[in-house]
Amino acid sequence: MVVVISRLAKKQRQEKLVDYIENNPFITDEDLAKKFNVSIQTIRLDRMELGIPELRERMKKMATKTFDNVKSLHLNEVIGEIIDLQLDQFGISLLEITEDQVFKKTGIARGHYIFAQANSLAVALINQEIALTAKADIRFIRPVYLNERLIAKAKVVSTSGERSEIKVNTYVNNELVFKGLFTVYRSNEFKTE
Amino acid sequence: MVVVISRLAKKQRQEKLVDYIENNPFITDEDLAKKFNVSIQTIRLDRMELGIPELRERMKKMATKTFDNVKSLHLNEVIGEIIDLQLDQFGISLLEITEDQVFKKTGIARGHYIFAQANSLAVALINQEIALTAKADIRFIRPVYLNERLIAKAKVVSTSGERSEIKVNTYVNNELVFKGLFTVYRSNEFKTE
DNA sequence: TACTTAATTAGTACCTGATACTAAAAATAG
DNA sequence: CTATTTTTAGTATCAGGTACTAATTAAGTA
Repeated sequence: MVVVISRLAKKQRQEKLVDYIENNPFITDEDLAKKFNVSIQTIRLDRMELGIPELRERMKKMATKTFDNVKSLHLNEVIGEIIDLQLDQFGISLLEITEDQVFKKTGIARGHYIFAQANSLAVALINQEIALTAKADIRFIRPVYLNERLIAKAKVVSTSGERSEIKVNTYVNNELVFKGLFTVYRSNEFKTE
Repeated sequence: MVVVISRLAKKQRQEKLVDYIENNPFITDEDLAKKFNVSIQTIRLDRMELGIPELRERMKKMATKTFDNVKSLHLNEVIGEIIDLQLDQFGISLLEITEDQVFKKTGIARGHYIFAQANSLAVALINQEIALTAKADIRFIRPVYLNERLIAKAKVVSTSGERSEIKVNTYVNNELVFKGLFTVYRSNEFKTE
């Protein structure tokens, strides 16, 4: 079988097609046909063989991603979902670790997401116009993995003047994975710099 | 002119339409017509009046966003842009505070973004398979505002066994706004739980 | 009440970017 | 020179629209 030149032409075209579409996902079959100097039917056969969906499907997939990301970006304002809260007293927040939040190599969550959950919660607890983290003393007890659900529990332990101390413990299945002591500055007036 | 009831009905529908589409951008005119119990033409007139593009245009816009954002999502893995790095020695990272990262009321950056930049940098410094934050002692010196550019400077101050201590100072225009002492656990082997 | 204006519905022609299918033509292999 | 691949052509059909015309149904006012 010296089935080379013509088949190579086809294979080459298909290889190029794959990464051309990858880099130009908004191209129509018609334009691809021009690009590769073949008929539109050939392009469609190629897409079939390669399992590449049509333009509109490709766009839909990508659009779905942004849509989901917008949601998580909104959540991003407060990281984690606050499921219980008594202002100036305590609060509970839940966060499920997603792929975006872990090291690819190990599947272990990046520390700042765990911190962010705790910090968001601590700040949310404070019943004032302005609440800013001033200080934090934190400890990561054990790694947290992809898909684990973090339950952060925060308690205001003291308040004096413009500062509150808040203790946050974070658990996965009742196992302590993180703890932190936050000092939060609180104020009613908003003074610009 | 007591042009109320009918017009209100229309206005109300249009208001609802706007935020319904916002929350369900993948809906067709046909389904919208069913949802609102009007004809498909009414929906189309409404969209025209409200300047809402057709489904396919909506999807295309969103898809374009993901396409552009793929890059910034990659950046997201490490928060901030690392502009200088000597493994196991020091590193510098830059982060410009965007709208997503501030409290709407005050325009002050949420602490966990500042922490995330410092933490990312500290972890990136460690020249090992695995590097995990174990502990951190941090202080927010002054609020950071929208559009300010944070320069985080990290230095490894000591290493013993599996732990390194890293000092991170973050500046805006040479003014110290944050400092932290991180203890990072480092290891070559990856032991699953 | 009758008239007028606004709002809604109906219907047609056409567009894009496809799928699905049939069939012919061209290229290549053996 | 024939069998098989590969490519091209062409038709019917679909979804989800635009653009336009015209009729119908409220609703508001003189």
